[in-house]
Amino acid sequence: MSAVSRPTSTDVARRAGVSRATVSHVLNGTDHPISEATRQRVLAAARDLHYAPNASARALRAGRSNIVLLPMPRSGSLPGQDVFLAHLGRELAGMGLDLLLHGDHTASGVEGARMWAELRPAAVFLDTSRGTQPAVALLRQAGVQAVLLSGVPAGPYAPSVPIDPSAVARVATRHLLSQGHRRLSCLVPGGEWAALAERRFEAVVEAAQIENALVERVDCSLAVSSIAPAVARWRNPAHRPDAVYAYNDEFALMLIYALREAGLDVPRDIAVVGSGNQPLGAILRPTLTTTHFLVPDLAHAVASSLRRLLDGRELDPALAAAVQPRLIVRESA
Amino acid sequence: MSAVSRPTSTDVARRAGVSRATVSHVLNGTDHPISEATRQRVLAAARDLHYAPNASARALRAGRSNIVLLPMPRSGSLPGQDVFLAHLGRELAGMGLDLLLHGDHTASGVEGARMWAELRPAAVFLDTSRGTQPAVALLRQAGVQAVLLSGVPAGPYAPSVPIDPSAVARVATRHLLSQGHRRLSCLVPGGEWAALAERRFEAVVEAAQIENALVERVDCSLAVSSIAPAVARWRNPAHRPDAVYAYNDEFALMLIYALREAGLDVPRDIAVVGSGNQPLGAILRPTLTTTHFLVPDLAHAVASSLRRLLDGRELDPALAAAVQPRLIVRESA
DNA sequence: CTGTTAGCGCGTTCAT
DNA sequence: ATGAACGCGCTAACAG
Repeated sequence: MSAVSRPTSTDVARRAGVSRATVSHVLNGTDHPISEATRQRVLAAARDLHYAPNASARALRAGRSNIVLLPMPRSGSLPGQDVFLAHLGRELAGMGLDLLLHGDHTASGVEGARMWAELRPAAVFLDTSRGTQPAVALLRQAGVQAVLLSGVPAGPYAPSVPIDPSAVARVATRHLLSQGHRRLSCLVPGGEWAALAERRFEAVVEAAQIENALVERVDCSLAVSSIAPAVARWRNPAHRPDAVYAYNDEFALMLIYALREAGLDVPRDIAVVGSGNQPLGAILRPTLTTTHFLVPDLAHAVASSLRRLLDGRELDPALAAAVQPRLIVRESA
Repeated sequence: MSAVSRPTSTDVARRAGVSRATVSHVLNGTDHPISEATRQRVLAAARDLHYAPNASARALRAGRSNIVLLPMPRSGSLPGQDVFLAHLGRELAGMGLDLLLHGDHTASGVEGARMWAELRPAAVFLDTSRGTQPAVALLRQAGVQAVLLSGVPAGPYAPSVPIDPSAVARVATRHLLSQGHRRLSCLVPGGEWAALAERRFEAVVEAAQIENALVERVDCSLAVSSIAPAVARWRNPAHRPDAVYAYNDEFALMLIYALREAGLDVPRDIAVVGSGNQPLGAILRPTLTTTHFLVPDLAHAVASSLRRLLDGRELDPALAAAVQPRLIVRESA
């Protein structure tokens, strides 16, 4: 009734009175003809023993597993990345692929690639910064069928998902410019936000230059006191920007709150745009104009692209749209 | 220079002029005595070829992989779960373990266990609801060394992390009671929040009963209009609760906003508590009293516990503290 | 047609 | 320091 240990195909074969080869044929539904009676006996034996084929043995034989490897980012994660992971895992599951989160400590470039190669994953999805050319080459040589890069600039040596976390800032800025605003300001939080904040600030400056708009930089943190000096300055109309890009929705809501406390009205005195489409932004008044990525769409497009790469096809065309940030115009700008 | 295909230990052996056995000894640092000269030749050969041992072959031989399998929840995830995943992955990485997110579609109980068993993971961390006794038994039989359950009630047949996502509601309610509030109200959002909201509501009712406090139930959604009737009713002091548990911080901030619009002051007229410790809660005035889990601590304790189970030890004692929700008292209650 | 034999894939480990 | 066998599933070739 109960096997002493993990049952193997040998156990199933013995119990069904057939050879291991027959067990394999039945369980994998190959085209090899097997009599219905035998089929049923094998199936019954497998069920009785709670047989589960050994994925390692299968992967060893096949030369590859059905694992999608995702080396985790070394430092703090990007906004929405956690949600992305959960979505990606679910999407891949529907395609018979498992998502392996590989939190590597040491690794970068080739160093990391060697570690990732050990798992002989079917596919690897990694950031452009670590997917250097030699790293990609090593993965390919190790038999990884699909190497998909994430981020810009995209290397020419591997397909990539050209997603740019600072693109939301560009779209937000364009919106502000289209509304006629020319005196802009940009919140640039430090600390855990510093890296992304710098990039978004640069994106704002770049977009503003096209219209010869100037951008005031406001370094800050997630505390009202950090933006108090700026807000105080802005009480004087002569020193006041037309609009502020607030880095993200949390900072935007904080800013709106601080402005109101200072007697300034949003959007009449100052327009404000955030990023991330946080639920609260749609609720508190003035409701928040924001830019964001459609994370579920993105996860779907990435999963689909990985599947297609494994099938020898090209990226999912839907990817192009999925990496575009969306603008949601509400009351604040 | 470049191998045609993924190099194996045979390739390394050939290049170094030794046997595969020697390669294995050198690369794994066994106690087997190897001359330094040979050691260096093997190491050099491995490096030159970019050799990465095949994890499948190793796992096959060893009978187990170094994978920690985490079957993903089918439906919408719990708050903070995404963050938990990212943390857990990083923690496990530091212990030489890989986190495999298995998004199973079909599976529950034994059905799922068979799928999970295929990977011969070193450990499985899964929700109590799916970690039924037969499922756990099957995993054990498949050679899984550590099966850790998550959630309450904890089965006696496997170690578990007794975390209860509704515990934050209990702690919040106790705080309100300790402040002398006896007429309570509880927001119960439907839709994607319904499942957890019901449990938190029950937790509030239970905690309130101890002090013979009554709890008004306010069904709602994440829109001001959904709580408008309740807020309107509360303008009459005779119908007004002393305090509200708002399900989470988003709902709490929305409620505070709606109350202010209605001319009610928080906390003077009504106290409000949320859950989740969202950054904005500490910023907007009145600042928000909240209850939450220390997710990073939890991830650390879980990872550490898994490691210990694999080493044949008991759970990390720190787990007990990590599953306790924390109360952060601010201005709103 | 139906089922079996044999050997591969790759790293580890015991006995020589 | 090495030959040989092992762990487990898959599949090409082969025998009734």
